Amino acid sequence: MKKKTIDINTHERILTSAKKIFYLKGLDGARMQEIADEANINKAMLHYYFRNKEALFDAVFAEATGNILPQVSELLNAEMPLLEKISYFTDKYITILSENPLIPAFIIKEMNNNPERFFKIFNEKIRLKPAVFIKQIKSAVRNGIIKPVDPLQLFLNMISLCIFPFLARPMIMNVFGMNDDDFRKFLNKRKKEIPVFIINSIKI
Amino acid sequence: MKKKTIDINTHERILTSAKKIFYLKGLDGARMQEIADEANINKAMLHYYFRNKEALFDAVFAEATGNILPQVSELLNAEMPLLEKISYFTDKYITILSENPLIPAFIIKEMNNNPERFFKIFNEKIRLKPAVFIKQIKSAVRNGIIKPVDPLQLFLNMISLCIFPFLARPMIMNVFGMNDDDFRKFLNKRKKEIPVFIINSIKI
DNA sequence: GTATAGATTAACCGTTTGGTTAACAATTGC
DNA sequence: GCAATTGTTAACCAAACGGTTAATCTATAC
Repeated sequence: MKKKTIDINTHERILTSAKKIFYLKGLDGARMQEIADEANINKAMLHYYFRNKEALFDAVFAEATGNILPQVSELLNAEMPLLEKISYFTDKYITILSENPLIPAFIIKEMNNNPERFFKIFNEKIRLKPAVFIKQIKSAVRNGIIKPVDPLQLFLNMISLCIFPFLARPMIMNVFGMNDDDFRKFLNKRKKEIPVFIINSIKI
Repeated sequence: MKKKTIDINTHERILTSAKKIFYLKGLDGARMQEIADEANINKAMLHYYFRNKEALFDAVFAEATGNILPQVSELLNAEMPLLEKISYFTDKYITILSENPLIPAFIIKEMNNNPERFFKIFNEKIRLKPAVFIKQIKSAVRNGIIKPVDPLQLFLNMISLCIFPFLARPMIMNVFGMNDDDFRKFLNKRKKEIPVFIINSIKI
């Protein structure tokens, strides 16, 4: 006799499973049955809690962006001298990404696969607004704190250096023969080296 | 000797169409019918020239990697002083990527989606061997040409700075309000700024 | 207790998808 | 010139897929 306790957390279980599958396989590669199996529920339950695959994906996407982007915005807008902020941002950003290592590839994939859908969802949520940070760079150049650099290029340098290892992780591990622990150590080292690399380049 | 003019044309048309669709939508998102339509042929023709979807994908993947990776290897192994090579590599690499702007996202997507299949194909082809370049960095450090840096980190910095704009292109254009021409100009500027950025950081 | 509303399941459905078949057209070898 | 090989097509097929239905179960309010 199976006594089924009503699980008020079914909604949560579905979202957790959906995140796992969507992050790994993308919208096109994910199967509703697979998500149901992962959550140990019937496939019909997915449609009971989420109208359809698209609605479930939107919920997952909202978590992926809604979780990370506000944190990044906060880091970028922190009140702090530029050089200090570069170290601060790099360290915190790589920490955030390490806790969500699959999200960068997920975002890049879905953004390039279907930009219209992506920005329809994305632009409704918190837009990434690097304007404050860009201005801060301009100001630092004007005040002779750093060499004259293009603020946009410097900003993208910083982002590139932080995100790329998470996108290319399998390749990096393959080419340089790393295991998971090696890669973790590599990231921790990188966390410290990126700000040195950047600041060495722009300081006067 | 058999004449196969029609054969070769159709074969080539299929590959061209398949590249277009697979690059944009990935293995999971691509439809055989869509590829057939793009090539203006019957769907059965795809299976006449390529056993199945996987075989067609493998052919596309082989072109994607087989075209770019050897060029990258050549750049990395060029006989040239380190600082000069950094400028040389950046310029040529971004030029190559500009001619194949969809390939980075395609590679990253498929690699993360299914690493086993990816490296099964990838490791059979030309493996990226940055060993020579890594040694050159070590040597430059030893000879006091550049500051003491972790060669692996420096190598990845260079790669990150070059590739990332192609992965994040829709986001960059969205956030900074660029059109295609703006982005092209941005890339040309970046081509010159990346080596300055790197060399400023490591030169003594 | 029982009515009720929400939660859950198995079975089912229409469509799409990758792939096949068998017949037909064109080219080639002799 | 004609058979054989190669190229091409429309029609078809089975499996997989997202989604639905109707019936059943569970907890709770009355």
